[in-house]
Amino acid sequence: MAGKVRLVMMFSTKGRYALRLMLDIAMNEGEGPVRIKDIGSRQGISDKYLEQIISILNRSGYVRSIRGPHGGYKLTKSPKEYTAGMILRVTEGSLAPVSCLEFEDNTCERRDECVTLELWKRIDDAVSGVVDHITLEDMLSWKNDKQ
Amino acid sequence: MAGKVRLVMMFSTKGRYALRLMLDIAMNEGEGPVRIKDIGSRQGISDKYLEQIISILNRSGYVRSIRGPHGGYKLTKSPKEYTAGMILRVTEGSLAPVSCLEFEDNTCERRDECVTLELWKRIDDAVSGVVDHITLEDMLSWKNDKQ
DNA sequence: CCTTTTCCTAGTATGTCAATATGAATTAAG
DNA sequence: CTTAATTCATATTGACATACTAGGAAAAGG
Repeated sequence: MAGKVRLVMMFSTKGRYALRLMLDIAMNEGEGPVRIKDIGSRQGISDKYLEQIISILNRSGYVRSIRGPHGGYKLTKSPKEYTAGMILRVTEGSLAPVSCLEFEDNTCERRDECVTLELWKRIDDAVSGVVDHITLEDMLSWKNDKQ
Repeated sequence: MAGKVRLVMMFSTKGRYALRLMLDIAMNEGEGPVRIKDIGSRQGISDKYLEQIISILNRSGYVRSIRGPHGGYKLTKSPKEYTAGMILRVTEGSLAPVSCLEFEDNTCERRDECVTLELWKRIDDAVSGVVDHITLEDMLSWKNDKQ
């Protein structure tokens, strides 16, 4: 599965699949909820794995589930109300480039003298600046531009 | 070793230690080469692990080694000639947030229809914009600002 | 030589990732 | 009320990477 030259990847499949999954629902809902099975086959991702990922989105209130036959998932908001950052953060856990930027992590005793911390902060800000200003709607429009 | 809440960390110890190591040499050379042993004790990092990391920097020509007694390492350039990106890239391998942005990776058959690719590109550009414009000298000046 | 350093390679414990597997709970349709 | 289709929950697994540790070889100064 892993590519030949596996390097540092900032985002795991969880976050990447979560984005594709949300975009897939956005594009395919309308007549009713979207089934995991259909998302999986359209996106070429294992259904069972998608189930685990969408359960995170479900618990976070980003999608609403309907069980039973003709069930599936619907977005709870319109695509322009989701940023990429929201989706990535809830699935990946955090986007911080190093752990000392995590929520109140003051465990590092070198924190005060740490020169590199400023660098990590700037990287973190740069990434946040991108993902927090791009919505699912934006991404859908990129799709349309291609066609 | 791993913190209690281990989350997605963009940078591994290799890249982070490499930066601290380069900064340490920059601050302590002058009278002569800087020994791994001293860097390790100042930075609180295993000497043996540092050896492996500095060998990457050595092979890349970023430091020059002097063997034998009174040996150690010296920078080959002045601190302002190294960007954080140079150090991180050579040790981490790549800073791309997803593998499809790697050097000529066209293996993904969904590349053309991939909506999320544009997002990864923008993140990549944002990160590069930071790390490629911050030099070791900049980081040293942050250090001085603190004191 | 002897000591101090870098250099090289191999091994290892741990954890994470990316699934797979199994089945329970819920609900619509007949 | 049964059946089928869906989501929901949890456990397990193989592969791989990370972050070291270990042992010694090579070079060089005194």
